[in-house]
Amino acid sequence: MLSHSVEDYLKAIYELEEDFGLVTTSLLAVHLDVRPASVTGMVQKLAKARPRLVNYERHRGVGLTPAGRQIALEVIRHHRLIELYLAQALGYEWDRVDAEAEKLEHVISEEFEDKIAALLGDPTTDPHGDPIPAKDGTVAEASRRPLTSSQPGETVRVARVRDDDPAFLRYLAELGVTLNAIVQVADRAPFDGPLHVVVGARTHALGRSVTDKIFVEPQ
Amino acid sequence: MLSHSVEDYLKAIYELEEDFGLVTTSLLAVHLDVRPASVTGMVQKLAKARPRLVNYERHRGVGLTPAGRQIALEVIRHHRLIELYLAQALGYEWDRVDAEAEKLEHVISEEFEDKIAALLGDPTTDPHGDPIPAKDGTVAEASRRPLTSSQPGETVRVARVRDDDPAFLRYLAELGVTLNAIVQVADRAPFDGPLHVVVGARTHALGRSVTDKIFVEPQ
DNA sequence: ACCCTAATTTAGCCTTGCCTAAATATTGTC
DNA sequence: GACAATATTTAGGCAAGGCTAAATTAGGGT
Repeated sequence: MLSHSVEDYLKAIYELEEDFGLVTTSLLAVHLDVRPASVTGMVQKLAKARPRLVNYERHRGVGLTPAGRQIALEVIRHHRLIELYLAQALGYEWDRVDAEAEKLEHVISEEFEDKIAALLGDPTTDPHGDPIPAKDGTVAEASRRPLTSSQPGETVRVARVRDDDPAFLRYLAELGVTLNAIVQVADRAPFDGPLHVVVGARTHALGRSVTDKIFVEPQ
Repeated sequence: MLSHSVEDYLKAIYELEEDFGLVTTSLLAVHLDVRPASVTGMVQKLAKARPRLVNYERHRGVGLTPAGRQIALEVIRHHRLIELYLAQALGYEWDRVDAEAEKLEHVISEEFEDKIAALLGDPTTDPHGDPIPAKDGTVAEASRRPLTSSQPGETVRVARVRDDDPAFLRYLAELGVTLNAIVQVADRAPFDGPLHVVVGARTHALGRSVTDKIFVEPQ
């Protein structure tokens, strides 16, 4: 049994690798809300573990080994299944599921995992559009096309929102920018100016930091 | 936020107080599967906490203060609600719910608690017949009449089974001795000999250590 | 009343995972 | 190519909550 802390590190390394490519000490520190010195300590421990869980090169960064990736995927499967279960079975709002799943993911048994997966019909996507890894470790490809890159005139479908901040998620929900919402790009101001999008009958101006976190599929 | 460990101690003290009256160091140690020396250390810490969580007298034992009792009841409410939820919503067998609830009880939010309580219709009894404390801290009286004390000829209803061991619970289930089962006491051998009980069409001989853990209501 | 046994407590140590402060490495700029 | 700014690592500590071994206390039996 691995500690919650180890599971959190492996999960974070997986997700940061996905989102940013290279995983540095400081990136992990920000993400896990600990000091960089603590990250160095833990990362060295993970690299010394048998089987080795991460590949670590001093002053450069860290990446998962196959063994580390497998554990990360199990934790992420737990997390995303739980998020979906909370939303579907218990009526949670999409901005509340992450915090609860964060705690539950480390303690549920395989039986619990299997039972909620079966009840949900072996789902492949969580309430934020992130893919749910299968038990065999396969993961569907997620959209990597930020709304930021959409051109005026395009119509797209919101496929994924890559942020856990409840305030941010509530803000989006209020605008009608929810999972699978259809959005029309009306206009883009130059120099990273706001993107104007039409959602239903309303038009909103979205800043760059917002559109960077919304991933879409062409419609 | 209290540590899982502190919550476990308070819960155990509450339950042992209920079941045995006086709570000694060694009783707690057995129950929590730690060494007596560790119990002494933690109990002293709980007694020094502000607000004080336990009353502790060296070499005599411990008991909960009102503040400690309140926390214990919250943890127990979590535990028993979760047990019932696992059984009713996820189809767990009654011998599997305890282990899972043991881990979940420490991490669920109040929102989770409220949502499953509402879904279950604000239940008052868990799958083993233990009362579920209400949010205001009130607890229904549980049966304190062990099957051991029933006389030949009596017909009783199984109201509560006070053991978490999965093997024991599966054994009882196999005999048909489940919650609310109707049982007839046929015969009692002298000198703590086995009690013969009729359940449905079958008769079983139950040893003292078994009948001590089954609590009944007159039928 | 005393002594022996069993229970309890104390003392001292270990591991985990975090922290701060100081040292060191890397990198971008001139 | 040197140096300043930034990132990372090392060193040393701390709190929690276990453990073992040794000391102490309580209580029952004679």
